[in-house]
Amino acid sequence: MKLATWNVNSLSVRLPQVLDWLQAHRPDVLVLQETKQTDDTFPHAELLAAGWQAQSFGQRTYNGVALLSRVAAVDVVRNIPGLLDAQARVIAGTVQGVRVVGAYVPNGQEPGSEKFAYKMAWLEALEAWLREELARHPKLVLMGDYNIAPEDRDVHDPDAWRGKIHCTDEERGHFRELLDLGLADAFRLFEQPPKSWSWWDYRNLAFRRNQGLRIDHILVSAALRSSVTSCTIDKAPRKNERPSDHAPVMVELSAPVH
DNA sequence: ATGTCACCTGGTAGGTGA
Repeated sequence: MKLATWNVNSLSVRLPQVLDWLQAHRPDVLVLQETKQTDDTFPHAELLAAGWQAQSFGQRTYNGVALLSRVAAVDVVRNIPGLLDAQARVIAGTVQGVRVVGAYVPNGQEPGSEKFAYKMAWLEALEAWLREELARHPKLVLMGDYNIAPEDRDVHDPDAWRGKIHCTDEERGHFRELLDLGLADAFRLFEQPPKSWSWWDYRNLAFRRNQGLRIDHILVSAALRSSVTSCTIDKAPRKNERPSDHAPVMVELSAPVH
C-alpha cells in the first residue's frame, strides 16, 4: 500500500501535475494541502476519470485539504473534532483498514505572533484528538505539511534558522509530543541522503541551490511501523515548470497484518 | 537581497500569506 502527501499550493494551478504524478506512482492514498479552492469547484470528475475518489475540505483563497484514494474512504472527518476552527486544515478517513489523517499545520508566521499562538493551540488540539483516534484506530498514518523541521539535520542552514519559524524549540517540542503518542517518523526509519528537504522557498534560487527544509512528514503508528518498507521524497515535481514549493513524500507499507 | 508565487481587490498596481 502506497500513501503520499503533497502540499500543492493551489490545486487549480497544479491539477495537471497531480494527475501526472498519480499516473506515474499510482498511490493508494494521496492527501493534499493548500488546495485553495472551495468544494463546489473541486475536480472530482478529472480525478475519478484517472481512478481516484476524493474527499475534499476546501475554502476560498487559503488552506484547504483533500484525501484522494483508489478505494473510497469511509468514516470521513473534517477538521479536529471539538476545535472551533474557521480554517480547513484536516481531513481524515479510513482506507483499506488504515486510518489516514491528512493535516495542514498552521504556518505560524513568526514566534511570538498571534499566528504562532494559534499554531501552538492547534497542535495541542491535534495531539489530544490523535490520542483518542489512535485508541480507536491502532493502524494510523498522520501525514501532511507540519510546518516544522524536527531536527537540525532537516534544515539546510541550522545556524541561520535557529529560533526562526519552523525551527523553534516549541514547535519541535510539539513534533516530539506526536512521536510520544507512539508515532514514528517514517522517513527516519531508513537511511536517507543527507540534505533531504521537502520544501524550498520560491525565492533566492533555493531549489537550484538545494536550500530547503524537511517540513512535510509521514508519521506511522506502532501497529504499522514494522510494515513500512520505504519512505521517500520525490523531488521530480519540484523541477516542473510552475512547480509547487513543496515536494511529495511517499511511504510504502507491506500488506497490513489483520 | 524585501530576490517568488498565488490569490484577492479593484483595476492595469498593491496587499496578504506562505
